[in-house]
Amino acid sequence: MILKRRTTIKDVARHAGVSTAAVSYVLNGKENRVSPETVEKIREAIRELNYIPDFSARSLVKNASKLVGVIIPQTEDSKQLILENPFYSEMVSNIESKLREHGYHLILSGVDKGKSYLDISVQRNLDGAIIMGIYPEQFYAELKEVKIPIVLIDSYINDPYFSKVGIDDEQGGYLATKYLIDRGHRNIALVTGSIRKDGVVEKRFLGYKRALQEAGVFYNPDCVFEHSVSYTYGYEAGKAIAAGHPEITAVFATADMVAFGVIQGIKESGKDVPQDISVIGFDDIFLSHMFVPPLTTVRQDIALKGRKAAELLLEIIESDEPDGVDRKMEEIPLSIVERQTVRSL
Amino acid sequence: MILKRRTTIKDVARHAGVSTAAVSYVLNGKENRVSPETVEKIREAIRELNYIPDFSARSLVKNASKLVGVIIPQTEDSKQLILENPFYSEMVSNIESKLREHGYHLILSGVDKGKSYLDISVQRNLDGAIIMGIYPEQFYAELKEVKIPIVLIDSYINDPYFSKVGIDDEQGGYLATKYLIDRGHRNIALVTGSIRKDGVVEKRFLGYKRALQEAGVFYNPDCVFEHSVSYTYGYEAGKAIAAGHPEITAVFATADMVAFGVIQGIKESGKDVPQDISVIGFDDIFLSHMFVPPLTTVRQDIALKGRKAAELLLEIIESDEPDGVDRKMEEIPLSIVERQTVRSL
DNA sequence: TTGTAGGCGTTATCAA
DNA sequence: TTGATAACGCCTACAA
Repeated sequence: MILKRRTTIKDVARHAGVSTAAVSYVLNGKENRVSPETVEKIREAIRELNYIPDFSARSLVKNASKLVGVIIPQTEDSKQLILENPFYSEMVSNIESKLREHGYHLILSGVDKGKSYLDISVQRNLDGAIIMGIYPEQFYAELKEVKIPIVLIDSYINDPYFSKVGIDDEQGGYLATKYLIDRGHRNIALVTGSIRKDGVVEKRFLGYKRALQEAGVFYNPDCVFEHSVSYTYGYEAGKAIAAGHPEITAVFATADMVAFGVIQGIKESGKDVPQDISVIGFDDIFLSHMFVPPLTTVRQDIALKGRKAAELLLEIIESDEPDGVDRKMEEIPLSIVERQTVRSL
Repeated sequence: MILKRRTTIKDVARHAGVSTAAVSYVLNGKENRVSPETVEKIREAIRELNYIPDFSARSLVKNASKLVGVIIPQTEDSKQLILENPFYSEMVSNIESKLREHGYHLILSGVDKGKSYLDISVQRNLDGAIIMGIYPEQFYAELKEVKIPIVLIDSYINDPYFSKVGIDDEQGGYLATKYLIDRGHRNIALVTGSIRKDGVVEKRFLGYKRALQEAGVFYNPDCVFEHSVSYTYGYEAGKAIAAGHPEITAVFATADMVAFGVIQGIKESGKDVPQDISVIGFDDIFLSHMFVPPLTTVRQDIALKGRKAAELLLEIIESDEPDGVDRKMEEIPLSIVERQTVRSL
């Protein structure tokens, strides 16, 4: 591609008959350093030449790029983002609009296996980053090396160095399970992605066990179906439950997407939800209310989560706080939304 | 935030006892200009200092940023991306992985009302852009001003200047409608987003009419429910149809999300799908097969669409073709996937 | 109030 | 095979 030379600050200066410094001043809101008439001339020139500053150049000198990285997990197998999961896309969408509102752009990226979170941050001179669903053991030390403000979403990395937004997953797991128990269920299956140490899923699992214990129900490992956070796995588990576990009357799926699969699996095995088996999900993605039957689930405000993360990040970036000063932890409230997949026994 | 000074090419040069030029050579794969031992020394230094190049600086001198803009439509009302729509997120996800594979990063952005597509491109020195669902009248001229390679997805801007990837929407509309007609339906409603000149929706609408005409069925404007591409509108239309249009036996919804709403609306009006009313959708987003009942729809390979767009773009970027030379048009094939929302009369 | 000039990190030209 | 050095576009002391 042959590009015509871009319009630079020099062109503007020449056009307005002033120095580049003057132009730069008005560009950076320091018009008090320039006489009103000059300001006007410069504004005029900018308009006429349709001048747009080069952020790369700015990034170089100001050491700030107005760029924020958003890093989302990748599927286990492929190197593809799991943006298809509405849970993530809804967050990203909200992050983007909040950032744009403040003059920042968003780089959306996964991280290649073996590659470092650091790279993109240094390469692009990111002003900050939002990282979703990272486990403590992963890149932990490395992450602190990056030396840019980082907001962690849904992560149990317990370090005041990072700001965080998340939910009380343990409580969520507890709420869901208790909801089922309160409705007379005793044999409650858990269908879930892999339970990794200090991951959100582990917390929900812990909540599940706590509710069970509190109700005096024996915890039965055979009722735990653990594999991956996907519709497909939910489907398999649903079939397995419907076919091989007549004692189970309810299932707690740790994500709505999984719950959809579970329900489908149950139905295809000739049983009904909630008549034969009740199902409760987690997240309340926007699809959950349109599912048939509409899904009873633990609701978290996903959009708010995204917005909060962006706000927290902007706050750190724009305040010139010294490094590592008491970051914040924002907790999004949880609630049960009752729809039609759970019945009382 | 206080940042420690970054490691620069100078540090590496000093550490290796060579000039920055030498370092730059090995960085840019021109090691033939440097003696093998020197190359090794430099590699060593890079590793030891953990040096990562600054893309801003590169962008400045090379006039190439390794950055691609992906622009997706915003909802009418808010300034938020419609990334929640799985149709878009699935594409974005595929675009991202393809780009990353080639060393590019992706800036995801909407465009503020009144703002120009141009701005971000110039600001960030984008190497290219992928724009989804833009209408000809919008920013048409402006877009050509940008002077970077642009791939349009789902756009009927008919200008060889742009590369495009899309589908034959007219044919898709035709297929869907004919599918219903072939199964004995005559009174077929169309539920759709706003029919704008030369938008994908208009084409689908045209296909709908062609199929009708071909079958000798009178086109009845009262059967067209036109508003927005959303579950919510589908729901309303579904209710309206079930309640007020006993003659209608089938509906063609121009997007799966809309079809979901339609089905829900119909069901809540006490009618059944497909027993009372058949529904066919469009897109085959991954949710469609998990919907209950699984949705019969016009399938397009969304992931492929995203990948193709990225490939096309990379091709143009990396070939140093002169400006505006015959761009390509990639057409993703369409097919009907039969599931359980259409019955034969 | 204005302008000059050095420097941000990199690449590429040109001598050596 | 090497290494100075001048750009790239911008910002900001510092001087005028």
